[in-house]
Amino acid sequence: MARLLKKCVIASGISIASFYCGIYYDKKTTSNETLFDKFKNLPGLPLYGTVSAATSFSPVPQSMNRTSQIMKYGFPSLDNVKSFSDYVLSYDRRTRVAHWVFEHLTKETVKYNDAVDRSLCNFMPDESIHHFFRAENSDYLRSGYDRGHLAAAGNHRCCQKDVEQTFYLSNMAPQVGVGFNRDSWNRLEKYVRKLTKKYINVYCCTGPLYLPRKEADGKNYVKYEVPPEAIERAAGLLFFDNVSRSKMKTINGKKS
DNA sequence: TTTATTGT
Repeated sequence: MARLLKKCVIASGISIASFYCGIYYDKKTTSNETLFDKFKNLPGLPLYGTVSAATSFSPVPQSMNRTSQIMKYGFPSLDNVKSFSDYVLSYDRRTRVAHWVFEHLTKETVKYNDAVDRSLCNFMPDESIHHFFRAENSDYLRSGYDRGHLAAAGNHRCCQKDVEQTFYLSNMAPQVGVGFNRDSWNRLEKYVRKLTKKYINVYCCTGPLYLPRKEADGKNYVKYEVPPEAIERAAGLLFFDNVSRSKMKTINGKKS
């Protein structure tokens, strides 16, 4: 992680940190009321604003259960939350880059499917976002930066629709290509997928950090081995806020 | 068993 961040900071001024925030598995069955249930009836929270509302004629959008699974342990923040078929995103209009994306990975969901063809996917603007704030392909063209996935395409290869939905530009951040997005970051993504061999449930939250950060002594710092709280403070987000820290450490789905 | 750009 250290090198990834540093490279990105130096090269682009934007550091992208996969704040892989934890693996949590609750052995009990799902409680009747999830956090999602509490939010779903609140006005003005566009949980289904992107795709499902337009594609489903069911009174209950099909992605509802999936969204509640992904967000089972809480939202890091609630700014412009958008739900896709297999990941959830909070969008930052000022930067045209997400605040965070949230994924729930299991051995089954990351399973490689030969029938899925990534080369058929196109990077596409997210039309659900007002044109003032929408990232366009022209923003990236000849910029020198890759359109780097936050929710990785390789995490959503179970069906074509899911992988296609990772190609919205709302799921991209400008990333240095050679050495970072195509190398170290790619290795990190593979590592996260590999965690599903060891843990039943892997919750992955990814987003950009804009570093370095000025600390109390007035100097700018980029630090790497840091506790989760440092990421929360730098990102302005809270991870698994409704889960006690001790429970998160001791209860997980580690496979024997 | 992946991640991408550019130019056509």
